Amino acid sequence: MNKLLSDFYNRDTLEVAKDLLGKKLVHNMNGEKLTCRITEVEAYCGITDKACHTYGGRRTKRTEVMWGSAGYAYIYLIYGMYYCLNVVTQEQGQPCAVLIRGLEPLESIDRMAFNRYNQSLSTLSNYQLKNFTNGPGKLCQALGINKNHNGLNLEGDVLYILDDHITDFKIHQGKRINIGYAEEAADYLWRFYIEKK
DNA sequence: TGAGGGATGGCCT
DNA sequence: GGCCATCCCTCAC
Repeated sequence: MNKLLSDFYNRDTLEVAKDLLGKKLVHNMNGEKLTCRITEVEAYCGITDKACHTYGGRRTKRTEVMWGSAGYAYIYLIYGMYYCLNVVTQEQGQPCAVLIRGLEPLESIDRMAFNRYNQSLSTLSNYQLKNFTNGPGKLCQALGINKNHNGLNLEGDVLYILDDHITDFKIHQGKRINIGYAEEAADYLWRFYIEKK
């Protein structure tokens, strides 16, 4: 199973977004590998994309990671309470990223249950199971990802993505979520997801 | 099954 | 001071 390297991320953002579907996201927490399959992503395409944090060339302390090389984690706080995980794409100076919006848990799921609800997996309600990792804030909570992971190199051993060559799924696309402020960019079909079984 | 509202804090103007 | 790439619970239906 191959770890994705910078040449994978250093490509067109829409292509990287689509290609991330079905891959395995791993957070190595003190040797315990919390692993999920990526099921939903959104592309944010740099200074011409009104929904992107770097639209118009905005370059601040927060967005600095996006201005760097591909293959790094961009993590930010949203609504004062939740974190969102992005993967930086394209060559340095083109500040683009892919937001990870949805995951399917695979390994160390009990640890994720404690991260999310401070409960063991077997005690979770159907409601909790259904809403386990199906949102950007939820999945960061489940994986134990926070601000400290901002700027991590995805070629390292803490946070990385594996290709196990799963291809038996269909890719759907739609409008990105919750970016109504972005005017015409709100209509771009830059959200990609795997059909639910 | 879906809508509605509160929590909550960094970022940017 | 207002805006947010969100979540979760409540309350109708």
